[in-house]
Amino acid sequence: MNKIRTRFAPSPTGFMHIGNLRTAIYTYILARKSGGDFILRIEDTDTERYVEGAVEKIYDTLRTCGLNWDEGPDIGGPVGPYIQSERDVYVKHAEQLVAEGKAYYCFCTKERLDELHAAQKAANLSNRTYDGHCRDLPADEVKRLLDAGTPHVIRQKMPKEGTTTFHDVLYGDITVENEILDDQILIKADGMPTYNFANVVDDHLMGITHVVRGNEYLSSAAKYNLLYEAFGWDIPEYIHVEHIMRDAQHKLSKRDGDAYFGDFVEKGFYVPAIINYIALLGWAPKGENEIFTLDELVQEFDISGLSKSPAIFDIQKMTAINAEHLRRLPHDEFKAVALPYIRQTCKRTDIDVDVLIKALQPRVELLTDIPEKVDFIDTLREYSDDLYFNKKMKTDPETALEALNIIKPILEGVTDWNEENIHSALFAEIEKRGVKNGFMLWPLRVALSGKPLTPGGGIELAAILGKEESIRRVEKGIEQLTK
RNA sequence: GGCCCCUUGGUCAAGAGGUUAAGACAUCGCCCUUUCACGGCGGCGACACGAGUUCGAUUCUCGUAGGGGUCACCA
Repeated sequence: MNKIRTRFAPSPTGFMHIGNLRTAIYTYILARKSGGDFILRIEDTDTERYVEGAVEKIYDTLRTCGLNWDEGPDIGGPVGPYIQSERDVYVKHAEQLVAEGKAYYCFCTKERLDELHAAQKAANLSNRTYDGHCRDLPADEVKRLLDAGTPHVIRQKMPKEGTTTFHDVLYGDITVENEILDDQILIKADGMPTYNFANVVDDHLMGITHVVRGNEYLSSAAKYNLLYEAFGWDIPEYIHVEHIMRDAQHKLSKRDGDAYFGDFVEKGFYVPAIINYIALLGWAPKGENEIFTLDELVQEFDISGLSKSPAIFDIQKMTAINAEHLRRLPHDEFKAVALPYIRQTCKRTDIDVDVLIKALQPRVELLTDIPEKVDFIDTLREYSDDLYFNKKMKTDPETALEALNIIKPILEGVTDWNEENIHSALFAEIEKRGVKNGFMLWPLRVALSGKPLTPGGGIELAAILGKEESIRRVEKGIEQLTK
C-alpha cells in the first residue's frame, strides 16, 4: 500500500473560514493517522481575487492550530513548487490533450458565451452547456487564429453520451449523464489553469492519494474523473464533506461575524477547543467522550464517523466545549493561558495568583470572561449596602456590620496568611458562635469585592488579596455600614 | 428549472430490520455549597410524510415534501 498523501489547498482570498479550517483538520488528521504526508498548496490561479497577505494568514492560522505541513511553499519538498502560479505545468499538459484530440482551442468571446447562456436560459433549456462552437474547427483554421494571436482558452472534449461514475468514500458510487457535462475550460485566456484543471494536474503530480474537500465539489467530481481518465492517471480517493451552516437555510458566512477562525480567537475561545468543536461538526467519535486535543483527534478520527448532512453551527455547544477544555487544563497551563487576560484589569503583583487561578478555572467559559471577573482586585469600587442583603444567608447590613466587626480581629490574628489558615481561623469562630457559615462569609465577600458574584468565596478572596488589603477592605466595609 | 446529495429531540449526533431509540450541548428540577460556578442525580424532548418489501421497519425500496449543492475564462 502506498503512503497516504493529503493536501490542504486554499486560495489566498482572505481569512480562514471555519469550514475551510475543518477541511484542513481532516486532511491533516488523515495523513498523520497513517504516518503519511500532509501538504500545503496555494491555489492562486485567480489573479483577480488574490488578496495581499492572505498567504501569511494561512500560514499563521495553520501554525497556531498546530496543523504542521510536511511540504509547502515555505519549506519546499520533492514535488514543488507549491504555489500554483509558480508551477509551469498546466499549459503543456493541456496541449498534450489537444494533441491527443481530447481537448481543443476555443476562440469564443465572452460576449458570444454570454449570449449563448442568455439564449439557453430564455429557451428554458434544462441542460446549459457550451455549444461546441469551436469543438471541431478545422486544423488550418485553428492554426490561422492561433498565429493571429486570437485570445483563446483550451477546453476538454466531454463525451456526449453515456455516463460517468465516480466513487466517494462517504457517498459511494455516483453516476451522472455525460451530456450534462460541459466542455470544461482547462486553460483560461490569461494562460492560467482553471481550478478544475490545476487541481487534477497537481494532485496527480504531487502524488495525492486522498482528496478531502467541500461538498460543493461533489457535482464536479465526474468531470475530474474524466480528466484523470483522459491522462490515464490513477484517481485519488474522494471524501466530500458537508457544509457548516448558520441555520438550516444558510451557510456560515462572513456576514455572520463568526465564520472565521480569527473571530473566535478574538471572542475568547481557546484554540484547541475551536479545533475540537469544528472537528465535531460533521463527525462523530466512536465512544462517549467528545473532548479531544488535536493529537487525540488523530488517534480517534475515523472516516466512517463523517456525516453526509450539513451541520448547524452552535456557539453554545462550542462555548461549553471551550469551558471544558479550560477546566481540564493543568493548573500551570491554565495559568499561562489566563494570565494575559487577568492582566488586562488586574495589574497588582502582590496577590496570590495561584489561589486566583484555582478559583477562576471552573468559572471561565470564554477567556474574555476573565477581565471582568478579576477587576475588583485592583480597585474596590463603590458598592451599595444592599449587597449585604442575602435571604438564603439570612444577612442584611445590620448583621453584616456585626459579622465584619467579628471578622476583623480574627483576620488580624492570622499570622501565616494563606487560604487554609484563614479558613480555620474563621471557622473556629463560626463554630464557637454557632452561626451559619454565610452569616460571616457573605459579608466578608461583599466587603472584599464589592460584588455579588466573585471567583471564589470570602476566604479565597482574602487569600488572593493578602492580609493588609483584606483588612483594609473589611475596615472600609465597617466604616460604610457604621455611618 | 435540469442534475446530484441530504432528512433521528431546539442543536450536534449514536444507531446498520426486532433497542425501554444512546450520549453531548441547551432547557427544567433536585442535591452539594460561603455567592456564582464546578460536580452529582433526575425530568422534558426525536426517527418529515405516504406507499411497498417483511412476521416485524428509524433501519431496505419507491414516491412526496422540505433543505442543501451545482449548472463561470471563481475556487
